[in-house]
Amino acid sequence: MPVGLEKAELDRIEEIVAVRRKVKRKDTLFRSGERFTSLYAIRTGVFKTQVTTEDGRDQVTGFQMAGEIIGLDGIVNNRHSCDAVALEDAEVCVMPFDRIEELSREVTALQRHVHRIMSREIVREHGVMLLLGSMRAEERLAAFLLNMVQRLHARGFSATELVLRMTREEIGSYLGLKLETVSRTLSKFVEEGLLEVNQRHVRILDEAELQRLVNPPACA
Amino acid sequence: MPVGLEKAELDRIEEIVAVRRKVKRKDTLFRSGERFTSLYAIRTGVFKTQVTTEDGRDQVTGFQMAGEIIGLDGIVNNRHSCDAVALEDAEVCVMPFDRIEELSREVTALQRHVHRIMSREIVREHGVMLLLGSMRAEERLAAFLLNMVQRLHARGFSATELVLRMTREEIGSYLGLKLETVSRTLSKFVEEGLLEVNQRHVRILDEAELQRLVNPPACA
DNA sequence: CGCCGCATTGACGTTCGTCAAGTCTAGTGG
DNA sequence: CCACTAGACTTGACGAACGTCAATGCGGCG
Repeated sequence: MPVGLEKAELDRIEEIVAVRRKVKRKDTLFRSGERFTSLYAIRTGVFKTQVTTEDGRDQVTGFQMAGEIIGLDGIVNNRHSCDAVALEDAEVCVMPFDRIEELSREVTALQRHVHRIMSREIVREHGVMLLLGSMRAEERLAAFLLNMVQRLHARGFSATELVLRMTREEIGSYLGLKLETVSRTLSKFVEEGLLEVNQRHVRILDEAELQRLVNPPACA
Repeated sequence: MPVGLEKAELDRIEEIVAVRRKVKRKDTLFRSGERFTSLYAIRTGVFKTQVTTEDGRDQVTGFQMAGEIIGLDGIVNNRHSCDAVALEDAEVCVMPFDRIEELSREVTALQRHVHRIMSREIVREHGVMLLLGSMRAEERLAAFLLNMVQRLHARGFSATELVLRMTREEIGSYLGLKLETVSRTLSKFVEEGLLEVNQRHVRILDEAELQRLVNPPACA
């Protein structure tokens, strides 16, 4: 997680990361309204984060996997403003935020790291806003699949195959679509020979075409 | 901008904030791809930030006004990933980010402040994702108007009147709607007696009803 | 005074949501 | 081990919401 630095510093960082917590499938790591104390680094498993309105609608704001950090939303008000739910049995490192702040005052590499993580999340969300605000269903789903497979590939998994840990409804919530639209669009991709889909198992057959869907060639 | 602390510290913070920059209407404060060096605190004027795809579509990711900080997107990669455009003549404080990091190692209040600003932006974007992903046009526009007037009110302006600094197209881009839909929805609100609209001048007549639009009473 | 960018409005089309029926799979208990 | 069930998924028919295209109006600035 942190970058190359000295031994004494490394020890102190490892101390922060010492506490582990297991979260079973469908359990929450934290919920909106709960007191914020720590950030969590995912060791294993996949999570979704979601925000909910008073009238019960909710929006999945992201899917997080090993190596990613969740809980940043809680810093502003010392309360979490979204739920984090495990999509499969998972384990996280509990990193007390006051310890992080304390140590990042001394270790500039850690300070930079924290800033970059938060900035990365802001940039990621810009991308989601672009997706939700100006893409059609096919484009959204293609972007989603490519993003997932790319992140999995970076973790040593296949570059063409993936197992979705979330339901069609959760994908739909993330992409601003109804589950039927997700299902139909997947079926369409299969018909067109872009994918093989077997329940939650997806194999990408034509990555180039999916990529073209996301970013149509500039028509100029 | 910073919170209550000591004199020597305050001096050093003011040093960071010393450099000003004027930006004329339609000019950019920074553009996607430019090297990131500084955060900017808006002193006067309103900005929009937007991301652009290779094929030319773009998405307004936010409107920022006095007291708000822009440029956080640049921290991850030392390059900006969005454009910041002044919607009217504006002035900002240029705050070199390495100076901010340096000083926030010594002044814990500043460190906390920086963290909270970034976290607040993440939470704000969650709200936008909710809006884009699960609200209908009327709800989006009502939410937008209430948000704008509330922020203006917090700055000493009217709680019921506002002047939009952006075009219908820019509002539409932010809300994931076409400009015609924005225009039509505004007209509908006028017909229903919720608003008075005169070009970019808007007066809110029935805030309660707008609020109900955003958050329909739990039907339980 | 005239132009140009912005806004409004109407008619029509497309995309996606809604509702409903039916299938498949995994997990459970007999 | 197998039948049963519940949750997840698929597919179709239909409709609503929003986008598209086009015509027109309005206001500010040179």
